[in-house]
Amino acid sequence: MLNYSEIDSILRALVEPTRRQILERLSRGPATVSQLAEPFGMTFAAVLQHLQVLEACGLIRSEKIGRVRTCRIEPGGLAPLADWIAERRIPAERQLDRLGQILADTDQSPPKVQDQEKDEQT
Amino acid sequence: MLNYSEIDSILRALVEPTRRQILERLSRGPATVSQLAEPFGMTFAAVLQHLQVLEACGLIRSEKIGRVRTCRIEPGGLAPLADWIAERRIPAERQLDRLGQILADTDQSPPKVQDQEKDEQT
DNA sequence: GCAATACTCAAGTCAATGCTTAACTATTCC
DNA sequence: GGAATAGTTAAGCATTGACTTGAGTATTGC
Repeated sequence: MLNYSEIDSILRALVEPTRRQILERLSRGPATVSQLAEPFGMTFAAVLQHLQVLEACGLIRSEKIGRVRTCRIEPGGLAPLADWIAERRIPAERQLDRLGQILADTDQSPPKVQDQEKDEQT
Repeated sequence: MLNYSEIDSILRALVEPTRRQILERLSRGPATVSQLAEPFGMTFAAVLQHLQVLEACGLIRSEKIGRVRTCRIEPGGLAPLADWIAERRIPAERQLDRLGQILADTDQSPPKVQDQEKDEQT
């Protein structure tokens, strides 16, 4: 419940395709708000709202000089999500080995699963 | 643009806190639908819908034996998202090194240096 | 066979969120 | 100074998605 909020805000930011495209665009170099708004067929205000979401969760950073706001990727921004995934992949992988014994021990739990566990990895 | 849909479905699944909790629960061992529904203060049907979302994007797997459906983690399920993050972290980190020079070159104005990274394709 | 159990499906409700429009502020150029 | 530029904010609409209710199906136990 405590550190969920950081993961939560990052996931909420990334789940929107437009925001992922903005990230891709910024990965190739910093850009102003109007430069970002142009290729996406949407208004200034909409892009601005996306940028605010991205900045609020630490995925980008922006700086206003004069009347121009320049946005760029925040390098460590994806680290919390990467960590979260890493933490959950190890137990899940370990789970695979234990599965047979867990199911063999408890008899009131899922009844007798055939352990043909053909792991198809990606 | 094409393989976005897999990432998209995984992110949409993970963005819902309840579904992340279901994943946590399943990380500690397989469970039936009713076992999953009990701790969360919600109906059977709601949990079932979450499970369908999780299964549709490959994060869990389920199997029905008799009248009982048993769910478990799909070990490689988070791999596509982990790969997606890894692909985007490397360019972002490389960005960091250039940042200083970019800002040093341009005195105050928005940088216009997006043209030296044309060959970076992910 | 019949009742209880475990799950499934189909609407329907409600809140959250993306996007628009429109008015507004701050900065630059003439 | 005044117009054009670049961005900001607020309000409102429309879609999406989570959750509920209620009815329905298949399996198990007696």
